[in-house]
Amino acid sequence: MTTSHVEEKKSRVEVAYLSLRYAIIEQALEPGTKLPEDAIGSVFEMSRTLAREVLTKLQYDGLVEVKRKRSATVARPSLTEAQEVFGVRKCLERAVVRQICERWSKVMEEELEKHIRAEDDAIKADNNALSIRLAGEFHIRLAELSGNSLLKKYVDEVVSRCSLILALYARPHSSQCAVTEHRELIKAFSAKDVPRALELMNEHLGAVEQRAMIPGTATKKLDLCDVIQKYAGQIDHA
Amino acid sequence: MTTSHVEEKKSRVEVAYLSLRYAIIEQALEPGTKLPEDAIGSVFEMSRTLAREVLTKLQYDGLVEVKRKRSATVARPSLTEAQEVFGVRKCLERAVVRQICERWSKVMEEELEKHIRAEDDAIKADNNALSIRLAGEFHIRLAELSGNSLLKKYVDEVVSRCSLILALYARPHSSQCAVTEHRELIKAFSAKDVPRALELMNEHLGAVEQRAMIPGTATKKLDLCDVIQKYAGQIDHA
DNA sequence: TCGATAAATATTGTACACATTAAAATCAAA
DNA sequence: TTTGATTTTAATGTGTACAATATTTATCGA
Repeated sequence: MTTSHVEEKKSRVEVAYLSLRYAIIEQALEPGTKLPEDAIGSVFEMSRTLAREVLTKLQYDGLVEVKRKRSATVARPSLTEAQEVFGVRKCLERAVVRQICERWSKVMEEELEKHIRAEDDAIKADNNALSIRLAGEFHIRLAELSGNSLLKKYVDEVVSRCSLILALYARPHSSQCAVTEHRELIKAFSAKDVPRALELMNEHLGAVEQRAMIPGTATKKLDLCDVIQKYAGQIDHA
Repeated sequence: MTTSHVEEKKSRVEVAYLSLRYAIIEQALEPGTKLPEDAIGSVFEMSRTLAREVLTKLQYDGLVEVKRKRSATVARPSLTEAQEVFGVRKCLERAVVRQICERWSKVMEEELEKHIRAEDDAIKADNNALSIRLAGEFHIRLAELSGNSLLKKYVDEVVSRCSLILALYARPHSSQCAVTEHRELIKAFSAKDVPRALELMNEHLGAVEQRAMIPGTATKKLDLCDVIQKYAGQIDHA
């Protein structure tokens, strides 16, 4: 979920929020990792007050879990929760598809094409983390183009959650198929073929969901501060 | 959005949150009303730290608007936003209907019947504020019974928003029709008639939406503290 | 009297302190 | 060595302080 739209300089909380978000989604931070307020605060040079704010935002995105009097932890969604997320996601994205078919325009097509090219590049550069993120962001773009800002907000949230779920449960996969499917979708939009677009989206999300249902491999253990700082660096330049 | 489920004594923030939520939804607090952290804090006897927390929660529900360096205010959703909310709501509730038809059981039927009786009672007692709230809560119950907790969370949010929208834009209406429609829905569930249930839900939400599109009447001006304290009293006993 | 400017006040942003509680470490006894 | 109790440490819950910024009020000139 984004904080505010027009803002010359990203606020510290936003930098921290995005850094952690990326770190979690790309699974640089293993689920279950503790995120003490002090630690967050010192990494991003802010007080606990602000660190809490960041953690709260991540909690709303379903990326961290907060229990009373315990450190926040990187969320570890259960398989049941995963299924729930996919259920909601399908229903939201169907609505997105319908909206987009109604308002489809050349400008939208160009924008999405551009995004897909970026996805392609990431794959060719063998940048797996990036290509996973871009695949998710394609759907967020779609939601944006639906013109319904609440819908966009919700899609944003479920996509975050899905990213984490995929990171957790997915078997290694080729992002290439996602790109192909994305292109097919655009074709259907161009043809204003709603049933076809809905069908494609269903299949596409189904494929994503299928990938998610096999336990993933073990994860590496890294130093919290190092990991976070790496991502903070990326945000600064953005 | 609820804070936590098992909790003997409601925390202060929860009391404050619910109080304000009700006060806003029942339009005891006019949209645009400023909600300074100090004021919230002194009414509920908490520090600004906690008052902020409460306001943040309300913000996520779309019930208050927060702008940097300005007091939070009771939200005043535009007509466009209202339409967006209804759009998302329809799509979410359709998903709820499908889920419920799949898992329908006698227990669920009884629970919903009980709720509808409460709606009826409120209408007969001419308690308009209560009957409006219960009409909304019927949908939250449905979402709960869908068994998908994320879906429930989102329905919860859109119903809050809708309540505020109705309070803002709705012409006076008979809640009775809502009750009738609710009963019809239950019949369709019992028959496991998905298309019929979907149709009913569509019509029902369409009716609600229609009611919303006419500017409401002027609202009274009351003292912030008095209003809030009245609602705080209600929560305490709950 | 009206409008503009300046002083005063109200309110938020953020850090920090202190009490409380959970987690970890230490130690004692079986 | 293992287990359970106890101390120590780490982390959160919440109030408060002080600076920065809006908003309101007061003041002054035309």
